[in-house]
Amino acid sequence: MNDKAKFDLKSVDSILEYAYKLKNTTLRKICSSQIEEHGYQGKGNYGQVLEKYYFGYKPNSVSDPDFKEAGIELKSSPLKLLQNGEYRSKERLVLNIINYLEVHKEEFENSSFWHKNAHLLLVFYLHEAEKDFLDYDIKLVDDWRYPDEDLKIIKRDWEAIVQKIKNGKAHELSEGDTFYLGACTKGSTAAKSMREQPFNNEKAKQRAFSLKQGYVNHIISKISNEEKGVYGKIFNVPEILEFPESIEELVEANFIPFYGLTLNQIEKNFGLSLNNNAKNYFANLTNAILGIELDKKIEEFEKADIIVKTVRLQENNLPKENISFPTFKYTELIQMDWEDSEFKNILESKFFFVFYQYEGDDLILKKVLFWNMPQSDILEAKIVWNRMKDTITKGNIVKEVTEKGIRKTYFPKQLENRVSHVRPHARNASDTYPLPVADNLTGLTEYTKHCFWLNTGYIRDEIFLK
DNA sequence: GCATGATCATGC
DNA sequence: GCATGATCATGC
Repeated sequence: MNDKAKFDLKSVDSILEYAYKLKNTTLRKICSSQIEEHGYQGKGNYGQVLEKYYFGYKPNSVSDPDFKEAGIELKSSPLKLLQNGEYRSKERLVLNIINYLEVHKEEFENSSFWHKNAHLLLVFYLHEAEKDFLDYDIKLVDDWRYPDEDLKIIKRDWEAIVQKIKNGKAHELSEGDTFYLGACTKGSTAAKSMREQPFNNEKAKQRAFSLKQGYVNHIISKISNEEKGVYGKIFNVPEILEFPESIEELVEANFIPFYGLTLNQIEKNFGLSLNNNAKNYFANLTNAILGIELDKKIEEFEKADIIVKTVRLQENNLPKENISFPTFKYTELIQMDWEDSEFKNILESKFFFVFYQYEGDDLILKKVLFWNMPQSDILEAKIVWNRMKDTITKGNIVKEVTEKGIRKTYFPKQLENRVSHVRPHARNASDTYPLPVADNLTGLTEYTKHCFWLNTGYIRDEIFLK
């Protein structure tokens, strides 16, 4: 079959019409004859097979979109299925590699990023671990252009990334630097994937522009028309984004008038009388200050994968509590590499901290700030993660059991690391996950759920006081 | 007093 | 039933 006869390379509509036929089928079903004809050997990834055997084109030069004449770039990406039956993106969407040596000469509008990725043709398939990728079900196919309000933020993200390169800090780039468009690592961590940067002799990890997982989720809900009215926007007037301040400053400006006020005073200001014991009490206050309806999620934060943490400081500036993250499964942790671990993913996120501080019995709003962890501190947290993986792999878990039945563990302690430690996070001691290796001392084959925590001292010194 | 371990409470 | 934010209990 002549590949070129399948669709008109110059026509977006024709390409789309052909692409839509992928929906509700699999690569194996829809292009088995081509795969056989080409003698497919099980090599290549999803995107490569899709390009070569379904669309039947040879890759263009790397700087042009895949369908050059139509100006549209093909991207395939995995979905995961939630417990509630909804689909979410399994990961970030990786776009073109950042060429450190060239990108600093570009403006956004004529940039290689925008030239290649302004118009995307997206193919979302359901990733199922037990299946060959040829058998993944294709769930969603559509094209994507960025709405103006998103594009304004993406342009700022692009500029922030490029500015960091201009400042000679390509080696300090982090996904947490930006909102929708990130600079994610790409390729191995080995020395061979280190790249030169133009304004510093230090080599930097190879990185690519990418759409944050949260932004991809937004795309998915848009193209599947499943967006429900659960989101409220901070920036209801897109014009505000023309202002010279950063997004961070624009968000922070909402909170500054309330610095120094007690919880009650802030509530009163908005005519609210909230339940102080409600689990979402602080989230409600944040929404009120940002002008968002109380029961809604903050659209911009969701799209940017921002982790919001409220911290209550004692009068000596030390947080009352450490900060917890979701529990990990022991069996999964030992199979992971640091590079694709959930903990690293979390630490590379952008955080929004809301600090309250006790003055006597009153809690007052102290300050808010966006923050992401410096690379050097992420490497310190990596030590904790590695130690955790090591103790579980060896079944070296319980050190002793006290008279009252409390188990002392070999897990990484707060005093052993400046950044992070591991502590229980469970309903009670019998709320457990299975262990891959039975504990040497007790023979236990499951253990109380634990998670990684950020140390209070670290929060005070490196986040609040910085 | 603080680090470590254990558990509670809310909301979906 | 479970995730998550919050808090309590133990022991040095």
